[in-house]
Amino acid sequence: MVTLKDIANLCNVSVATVSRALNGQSDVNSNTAKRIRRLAQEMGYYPNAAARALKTNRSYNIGILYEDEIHHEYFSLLIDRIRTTAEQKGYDITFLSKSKQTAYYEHAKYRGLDGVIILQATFESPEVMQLAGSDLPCVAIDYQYTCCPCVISDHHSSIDQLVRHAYERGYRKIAFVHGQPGYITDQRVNGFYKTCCSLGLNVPEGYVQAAFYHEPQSNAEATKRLLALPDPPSCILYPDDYSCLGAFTQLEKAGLSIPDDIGIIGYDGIMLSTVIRPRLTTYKQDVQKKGEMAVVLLISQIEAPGVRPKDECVVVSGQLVPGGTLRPLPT
Amino acid sequence: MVTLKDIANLCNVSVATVSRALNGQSDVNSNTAKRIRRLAQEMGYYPNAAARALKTNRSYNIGILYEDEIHHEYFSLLIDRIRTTAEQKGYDITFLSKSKQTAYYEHAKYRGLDGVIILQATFESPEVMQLAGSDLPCVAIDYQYTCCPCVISDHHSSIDQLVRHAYERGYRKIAFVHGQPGYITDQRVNGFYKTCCSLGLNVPEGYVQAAFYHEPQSNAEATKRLLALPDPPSCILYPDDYSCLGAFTQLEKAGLSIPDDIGIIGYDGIMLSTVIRPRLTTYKQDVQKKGEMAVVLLISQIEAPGVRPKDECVVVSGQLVPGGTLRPLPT
DNA sequence: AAAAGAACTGTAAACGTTTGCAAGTCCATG
DNA sequence: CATGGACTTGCAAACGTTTACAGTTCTTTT
Repeated sequence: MVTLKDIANLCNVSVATVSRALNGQSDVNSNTAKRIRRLAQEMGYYPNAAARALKTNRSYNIGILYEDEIHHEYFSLLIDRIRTTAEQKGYDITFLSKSKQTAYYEHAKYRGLDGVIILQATFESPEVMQLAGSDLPCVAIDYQYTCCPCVISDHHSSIDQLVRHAYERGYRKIAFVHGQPGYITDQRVNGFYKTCCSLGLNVPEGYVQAAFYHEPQSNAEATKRLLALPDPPSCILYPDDYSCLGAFTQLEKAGLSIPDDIGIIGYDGIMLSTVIRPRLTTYKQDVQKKGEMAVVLLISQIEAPGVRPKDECVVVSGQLVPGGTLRPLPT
Repeated sequence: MVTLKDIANLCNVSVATVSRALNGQSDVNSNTAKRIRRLAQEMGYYPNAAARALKTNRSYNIGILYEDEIHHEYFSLLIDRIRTTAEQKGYDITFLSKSKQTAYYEHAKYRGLDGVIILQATFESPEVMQLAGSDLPCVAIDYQYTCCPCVISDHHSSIDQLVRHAYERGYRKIAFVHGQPGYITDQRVNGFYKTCCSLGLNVPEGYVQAAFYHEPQSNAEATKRLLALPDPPSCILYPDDYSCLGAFTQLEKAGLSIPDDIGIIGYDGIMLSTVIRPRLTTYKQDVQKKGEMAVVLLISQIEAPGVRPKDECVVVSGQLVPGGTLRPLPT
């Protein structure tokens, strides 16, 4: 391994000078600097992250908290985006885990992480709250803490748009199947009721059904329950695109045709929604932006602590993607 | 931050003793050790990974090389499994990237990674080969280097099983759509020809078509080309489950019904294959095992260098999953 | 009772950086 | 020609560990 010392010896300068030259400090003669940099290059020098971190208390490494083992394309995309954005800014990504012995916070401290993005977790659990409320810079995605900034989707408005979209296309009996309770679900359910109300739509008992995210089976069952109602809906919103697969099979079994007998609406706008037939009407989240914003928010906290308010909340809007699972606009 | 020194002061012992006690070394009085450990616990001590890595040259951190931005459930699952297995063994996972400035190898060295799992990459590119051939412990997944161990699926035998499975169900005109060229594809195509040959099946010109992995569109086009042949196939194997979605729409457009007019076969056995109707006949890879083996192979290299041969190759078998996209066995 | 070993603990160097401080050289200013 | 500043460089300490070596005490062996 080539160290600063080796370069210093060959250049007949001190380690300090080499360090300064390689870090682009201005207070070193430009010729010397050039010579040092050239030699470093030739010798195949690269710094030692551990030594640097030890000395500076900065690791240029950020953690991702991701608890579940659900394999949602949305999360893959998000992680990927976070990774590439972070890399561009000179940071690496390490997964943050909670082993039996160490809590998240300790683990992050142990690794010397500069900050953590809380991507997917039981947000209200003690370990996660400890982390979010700690001195470590954090950013939450799709959950709102008072103690750290967050990036959230426009859950409220997106549902509003979807419901109105269905309404314009003549659907009046609109039902909503939601995922497991939590911040996101609450937002969406609220949005649903509010919009129905403002459109003068009645939401009969049983029109709001519980299922799980990313699980066609439970959504198929919710669909079954909806169809068994005395006055079944003519349009159903689902928690995500993938879950619509359960709806498709269930509706087919019931002999209902999409979109004439019943309209269905997904959420997320993952690739799947564009390749199934009919193409799914859905709401495409701007995953790219969410990932980028999370990184930006985190790094700005890391590099300029105190500049941003702890409760800053960036709302990232998505876009309604019309598909073939709703009737076209009446002419 | 609590350091060894702090504990040493409070316990009236030297830093060395504290270090030994906390590392469970035997040569420290058990009472002293107990006292030290208790106090360390109370004070909320956790070691400093950077300092430790600097001194020992071990980071307990392994890298994952993952170039593409394709979001395949298979890769999510694999990464997840690698992560959990590694964590169990006390290692963390960091993504390895290649920025403009540093190659993979340098990046890995810079971060002091103990080893790297090459998950998805342009295996033959100079940067990746440099890494694989270096002093750094590496394990490749689904590619065979001579310079580092690997974990691969039974691509050859799986295709054999699938073709025979179709054959038994009366299909005789079997075609194969494959993904982009490379190690995996080569293995599978070889397997296909070999099995057809041994079954006495003719493989007419055009029965082997090129498409891309995880891309319904190109697979739809390949399907179209197959159907336009003078003697079109009665059964088609696709590169993966997801790509079959393209086949479904294309076949529907052509007015062919599955599985009576035409049989189709996927690959991977991701969740999708179980929720589409008809349920897909496919080959389920043992992702769990692949992930685990990769970690095991890597860690054994890290912890006992030279014990395993550099060209060790673990083949992980999957399992054929019969579905409804092939006719049942003739009675 | 002396010698030898076992058990325990401390000293100090080392890992590769960064950085505050001081010192040196050189040039322009007065 | 003395003074002061700009520019460049080196010295040395520090970051938090681990570990070889040596020293001390205590027990066992002869």
